[in-house]
Amino acid sequence: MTSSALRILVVDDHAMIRLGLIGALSSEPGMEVVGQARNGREAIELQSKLAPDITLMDGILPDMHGVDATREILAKDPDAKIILISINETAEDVRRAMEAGVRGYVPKSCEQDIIVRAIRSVASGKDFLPPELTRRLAERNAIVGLSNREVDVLRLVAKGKANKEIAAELALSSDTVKTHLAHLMRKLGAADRAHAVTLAIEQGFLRV
Amino acid sequence: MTSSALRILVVDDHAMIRLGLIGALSSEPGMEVVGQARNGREAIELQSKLAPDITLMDGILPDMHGVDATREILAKDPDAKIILISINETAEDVRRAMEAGVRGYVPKSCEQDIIVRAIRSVASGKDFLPPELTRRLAERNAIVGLSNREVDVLRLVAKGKANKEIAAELALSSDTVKTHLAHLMRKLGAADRAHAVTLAIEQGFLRV
DNA sequence: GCGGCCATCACCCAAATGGGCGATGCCCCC
DNA sequence: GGGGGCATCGCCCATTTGGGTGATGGCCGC
Repeated sequence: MTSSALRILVVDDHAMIRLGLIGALSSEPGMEVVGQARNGREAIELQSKLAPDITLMDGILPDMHGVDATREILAKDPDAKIILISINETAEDVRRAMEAGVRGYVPKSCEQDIIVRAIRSVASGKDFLPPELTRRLAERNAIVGLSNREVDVLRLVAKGKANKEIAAELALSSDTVKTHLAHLMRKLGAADRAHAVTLAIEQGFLRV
Repeated sequence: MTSSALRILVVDDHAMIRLGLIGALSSEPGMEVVGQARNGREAIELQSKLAPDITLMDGILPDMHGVDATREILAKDPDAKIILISINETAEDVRRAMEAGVRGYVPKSCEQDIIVRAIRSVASGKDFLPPELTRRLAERNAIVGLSNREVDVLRLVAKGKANKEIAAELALSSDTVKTHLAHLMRKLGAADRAHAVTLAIEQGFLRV
């Protein structure tokens, strides 16, 4: 199996990044880009059509989030090896990606050789996370960790809803909403709801 | 002057994008990438050292914003022709870039030929803005337009400051802060300060 | 089975928020 | 010179927010 080249699918909506990736990998022996997708739907199609050894997936696609595309692909093909290439490096994003079943996580800012190493690593069955990310992930998870309900509330806060409205929308008492809000603000270290929104967006709890 | 190739400086912290750009331009006759910078400082240095015909500048650099790097470069060399390549396509970002003196604005999501066209256009002295951007710019500017003071207030609101604190920090009465806040919320169509933060980040008034 | 976290609700209360209305002065544009 | 936007400040007042404390029940892990 080591005799044939690694067949790679590249998923990114930015033509330039696809070009850059292909360029970076073309000079690498034993790697071959067999397909390109520019959105989640194409990625899912090509994944099952081509059955690549490795899929390089952008975090943000026009039609869906890279993490969601990953989930769909893995639902059909649990052995797919997907490496997420993301601009976003917040602990929360990494956590979500790992949870979705990504085998590797590479920041977009990295040099080519990191990607190549990630591909080799994942192809050989080992997960690949840059050490700083693993560290930060551990730190972050120790510090924060919003519960599902807290994120629900936060999302509506970001939309400008008052506690009463949030209560109605989530079918809760507004006292409960207040409790969740108090908890999540304490966790985030936010002074008020506006600050909570800023911090949540910064740290990846809310999609911008 | 049309006989010699266009000398191009590429500024981006992402190795992959630099590669992609170089790849895209290398196949183009009459264009030559003469330098690469991976941050604002390098860009400013290389700009004065190389005096390229065109500079392709990323919007977000590790040490400074691409728009600020543009300002510094144009302060030294007002004839520099800078094309901003940005992920961010909010009207406000485009507005700020144009204000800084950028000659072209290209979204990162575009295809290669757009960049090539932008380069040719700017090299020949014509500004280059994708038509949809121009349109949206006009729309947006007609609808919103926060004043400087309003943005000042909003920035502090995003940091979780209370009106009283904002008043102290900006040396205002807190009644004035409230007025600014009321105005900017009305302009943004925000229900409360938290919503204002969300909308402002979405629309590019606040840097995330 | 005990401790811990989550989710739910409740009550109290001081403080902050947001809306409305009015006012002044400045500056720019037509 | 009048209209419009900006920036500044003031006051009133209903509503909301946020902090504290306490309580119940469920679920998980050790």
